[in-house]
Amino acid sequence: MSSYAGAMEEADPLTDALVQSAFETIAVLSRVSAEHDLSLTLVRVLGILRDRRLRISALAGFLGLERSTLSGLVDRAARRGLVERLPSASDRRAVEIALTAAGRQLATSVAAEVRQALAPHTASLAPADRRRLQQLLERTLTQPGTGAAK
Amino acid sequence: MSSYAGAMEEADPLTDALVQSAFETIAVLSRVSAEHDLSLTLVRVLGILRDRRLRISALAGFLGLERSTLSGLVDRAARRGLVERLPSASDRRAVEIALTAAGRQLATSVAAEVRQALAPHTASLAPADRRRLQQLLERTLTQPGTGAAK
DNA sequence: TATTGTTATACTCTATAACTATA
DNA sequence: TATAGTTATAGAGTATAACAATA
Repeated sequence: MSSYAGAMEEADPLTDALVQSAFETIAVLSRVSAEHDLSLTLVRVLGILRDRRLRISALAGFLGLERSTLSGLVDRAARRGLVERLPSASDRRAVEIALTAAGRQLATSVAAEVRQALAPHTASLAPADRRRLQQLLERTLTQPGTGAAK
Repeated sequence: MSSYAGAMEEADPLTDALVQSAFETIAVLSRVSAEHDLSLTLVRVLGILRDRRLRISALAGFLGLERSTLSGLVDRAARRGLVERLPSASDRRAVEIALTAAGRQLATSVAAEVRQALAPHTASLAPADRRRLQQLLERTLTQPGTGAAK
């Protein structure tokens, strides 16, 4: 190994912290989801649909998955009465996926539980630190419309 | 909905930022992993084994998965020459899983790629902000030994 | 021709349960 | 009896490819 290679292998503590935090956060989300017999992906779908209706292809784009995958996912969610397929007014090939009342209620309570489950992780932070962390995190997120996200 | 329920449903911007950041980070990790034909879980295993040997059951504990799941995962990784099963000196039922030279090399280059792939997300932060974000994230992580993590 | 969604198929990850070897 | 690991089996999530309907 050259010293160059050594330099490239140096751990970056910020990267490590982001990755660690991500795994812990996803673990919490997965646990809460599982308690409602929901997959992490389906929870994301319910969350996305809380404030809009989307086509299968748009949903797939949001999640970075194939349309066929969403087709099956929506099938199972519809069979459970969480979402419904509505014909598109403008394109007879398309369907719009919308939450049912039950789906909306479930999405709401899952979101509340996630907040509660994550609270112990941030409870030790003073209000000013909470704001700072939030702002710093937001600055590391891909900006919508910059093209950095597909 | 009562006003109490309304209060409970209020979104917490810090929670939202943590969750958003987690999904973006995991997406980056998944992409890098996939480029090496590795699952996210296997990348985690390689990372965990970089500085220690662990039994199947300890590995399962670390990842929150069942022993049978790890058994299969280790099988496939061993067939690819990334890890090896070593008999435990103290317990003839147990095996210790260790990285091979090839596994170590792969773990190192994946870690480097993850750092590079994550760099654009944190590039806009000044050095002082990077340190602050790192410290704040570390304070939100589960402390080892507090019992909060199984 | 191109696009929207669905279906058929196959593979990976995961868990549960039953098993063996050892403790 | 209890524990470490494996195996058999099954279910969910995912992708690829082929398809029908519509644009």
